[in-house]
Amino acid sequence: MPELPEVEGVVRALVPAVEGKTIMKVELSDTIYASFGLGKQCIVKNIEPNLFEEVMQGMHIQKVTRRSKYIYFHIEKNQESFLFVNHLGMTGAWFVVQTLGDITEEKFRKHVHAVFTLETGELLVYSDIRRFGELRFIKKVEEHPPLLLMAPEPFDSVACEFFLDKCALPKYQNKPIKEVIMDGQVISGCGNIYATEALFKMGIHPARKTNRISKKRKIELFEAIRTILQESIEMGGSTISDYRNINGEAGGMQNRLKMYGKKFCPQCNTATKALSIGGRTSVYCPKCQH
DNA sequence: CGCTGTGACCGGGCGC
DNA sequence: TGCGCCCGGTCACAG
Repeated sequence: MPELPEVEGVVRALVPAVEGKTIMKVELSDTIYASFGLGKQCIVKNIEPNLFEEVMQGMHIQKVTRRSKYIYFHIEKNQESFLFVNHLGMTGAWFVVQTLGDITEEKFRKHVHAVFTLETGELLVYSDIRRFGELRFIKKVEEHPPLLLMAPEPFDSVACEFFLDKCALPKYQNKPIKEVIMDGQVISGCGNIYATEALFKMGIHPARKTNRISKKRKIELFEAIRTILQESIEMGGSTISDYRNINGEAGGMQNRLKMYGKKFCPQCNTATKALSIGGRTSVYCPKCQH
C-alpha cells in the first residue's frame, strides 16, 4: 500500500528516468478498453481510452512531482501544458524498462495497463494488480476538485496549524483521532500504516475522540507523524504487500514498524488488539495506548 | 446546503 | 482442491 513515503520514492526514481523525455506512443490494456465499453472507467478516468492514447502522444514530460499520494506528470505539447495525474491506489507501480520482460515479478507483468514508449525507446510502464489506481489527464488541477481539497503537504510550515484548525471543526471534534489524521483533507499522505505507528509512539488510543486530546498533544502527534513519514522516506518506504520502487525493489521501513501488523506490543509484550475505525483495521496496544 | 453513510471498484490471500 | 469472503484508498452519490 503506497502511502506518502512510498509515493515519494517512486517520484524520486521517476524524475531522472523520465523528465525531459517525450512520449512517442501509448498503449492501454484490453482490460481498460473492455471496462470502458461496459460503462466503467478502469484506471483511465474521464477520457476515452483511445483519446487518451492519442492526446498523450508527443507529450513532453517536463517535471514529475508528488502531491500527497498523487504523482503529477507536468507535460507539454505545442506550447500548451497539461497535468497527467496518477494515484497508485493499492497496488499501482511504475517501471522504466527496455522490454516488458524486464519486469521481474510475474504479478506485475501480468497486470500491465499502460505502456508509454519514450523517445529513447525505453518503456514507461504502469502496472496495477487490483486496478484501484488511476490515470487522469487534465488541463489543470481545478478540473478535478478533490485535488484542491487536499491538506497541505505535512512538511509545509502551515500544515500543523491547518491540522489544528480542522480538528476544531464540529465535524471532526467528535471523531476518533485515527479517522481524522487519516483524512486527506486534514493531513496529507498519512495512511493506515503511519497513522498506526504515530498513535503507538504517542501512546494514544486510535478510537480516542479528537477533542479529548489537548492542543499540546495534538501538536506532538503531528510532529510524530511528520517524523515517521520522513524516516520512512529515508528508508525507501514500507513494502507491505505489493509496493515496489521503480526498479522493482522493496523498501526497508517495514522492518522498523512497531505496531502495524503486530501481534504483540514491542514495549510490553501484551497481545495487541484490532478494531475497525472509519472502516479500516486499527491495531493498538491496549496497555500502552489510552 | 452541508454533512454522513454507503457502495463501488478489484484480485490476492486466507480460512474453512 | 476449491470456494467464498475479506481487505482497502478514494470518490460518487444517495439520504
